[in-house]
Amino acid sequence: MRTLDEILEVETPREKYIIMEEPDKEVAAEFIRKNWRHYVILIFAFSSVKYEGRAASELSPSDHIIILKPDGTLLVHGPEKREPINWQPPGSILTSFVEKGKLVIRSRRYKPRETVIIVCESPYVLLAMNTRSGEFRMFRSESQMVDYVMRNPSFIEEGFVPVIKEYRTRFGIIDLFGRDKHNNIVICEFKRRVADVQDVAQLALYVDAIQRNSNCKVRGFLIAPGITDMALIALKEKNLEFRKLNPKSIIGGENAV
Amino acid sequence: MRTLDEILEVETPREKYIIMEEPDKEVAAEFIRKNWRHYVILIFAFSSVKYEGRAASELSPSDHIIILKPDGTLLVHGPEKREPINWQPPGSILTSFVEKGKLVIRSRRYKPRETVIIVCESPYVLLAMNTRSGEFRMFRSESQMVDYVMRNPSFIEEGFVPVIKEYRTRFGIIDLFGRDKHNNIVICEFKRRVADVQDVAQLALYVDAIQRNSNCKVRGFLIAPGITDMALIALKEKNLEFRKLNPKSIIGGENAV
DNA sequence: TGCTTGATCTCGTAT
DNA sequence: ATACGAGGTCAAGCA
Repeated sequence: MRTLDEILEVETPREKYIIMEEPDKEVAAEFIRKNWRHYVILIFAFSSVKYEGRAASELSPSDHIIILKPDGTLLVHGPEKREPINWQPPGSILTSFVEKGKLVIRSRRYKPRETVIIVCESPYVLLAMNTRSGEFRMFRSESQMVDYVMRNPSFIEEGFVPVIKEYRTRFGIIDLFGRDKHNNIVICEFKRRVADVQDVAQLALYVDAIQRNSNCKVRGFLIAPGITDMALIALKEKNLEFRKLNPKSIIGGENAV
Repeated sequence: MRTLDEILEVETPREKYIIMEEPDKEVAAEFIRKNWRHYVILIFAFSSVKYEGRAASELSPSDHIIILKPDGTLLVHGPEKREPINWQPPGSILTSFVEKGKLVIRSRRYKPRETVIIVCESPYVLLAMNTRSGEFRMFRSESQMVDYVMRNPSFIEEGFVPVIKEYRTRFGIIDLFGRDKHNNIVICEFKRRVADVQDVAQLALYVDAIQRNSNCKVRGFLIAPGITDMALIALKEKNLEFRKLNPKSIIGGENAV
């Protein structure tokens, strides 16, 4: 059920952006409550943060950049690093109020139940931005590597025949499943980055599991732009094989989808 | 009111924040060049982004929130999601200039060589923030789970004796290495979240590797707050064992670092 | 909804 | 510098 206020907000023409310098806390709290679904809101404030959920954390009072998105995302950024210090993912529910003279921003989510509480002593700036999202395209994914090998099976070795992509087993999903020229089973695991020991472990698990249910010989290939030393040791101990493939080198002519 | 020259000549941050609405592009470019090492700078602009590096991407012109940090971090956020659409990690080098009447922000890094180029047609707002970072504390990590089992070895089973934490092997690091009451080797792998098939694969690799170099029986335990179905199947096939431990349930009395 | 896996993963730490 | 493993990983795709 929408209140009259909520209806009015939606109908009201929206500014491209709204700036409040040193905003009154009551005004800021009301603005956040009424508008967080419509604007991306940035708050630059001296603030402290407490988080309680899968883990728990405390951030002592300092200058932080707080971003609230219409989808429920909350970010608390400091002056360093790509990662936010604290955050809440999309779907979280926001509220804001004044308590003991301080501006409080609280975000809650369920499954898992998690709460972030931000207490602002002095909000320096509040900036609300009316944004629309653009179109985004990415290239050079792992699936493009699989497509390349599907079209160029001899990359694995002469006589290799791809059979099925993303073959689902009880143990997990095999990137590419096929046969070699002697009709042995071939399992291919692709990585777009340098392969590590974890990737070898994953391939070994698949090979062992398939081998247990089959009389054929089962061979495992790891296809990646490189492999770490430890991973190479583990690979050889497990009698698995490696093929070097750089996603950068297969961009020619790959633009489908 | 400070003059433009005064603003541009700032070497170290003096103002808590500086706001420019609809800034002139030449002024914005010069401000960014001169001040990105001193302020966290937010730019709200109609802009397009191209990225070229480990992968490649294109973001069509739209409204974006661009954040530049003194450590070289660059973030391009849209109105949704916790993750930036494009980014550059700390250590990247920034520059800015006007080209063909548009404000260009370019970030470069080496190892790997990666470039992000942002072209702003109309910068709505530029906000420079003078921030200092606070102290941050986190609780309930995986290592606290290991500590708990070290102090309560019977949690694994009667007669279990922990021997060494973070035992380094050629294949990787074993969280906890010990012996059972029959002097069999025991390998423990901890996860603070629900364990999946990858975690079983990792444990299986360690157990197989140690078994190959030993005459003792080698047992493997996975300790986590839960385990997925596929992981449980793989676990049983590999004759490994599971112990349920929730990091939340061991916080009582655990505050020593 | 839950599960599985990729990611320009990022980030800390130890060798 | 490299490598390994954790992460409140997040987010997409599919049963």
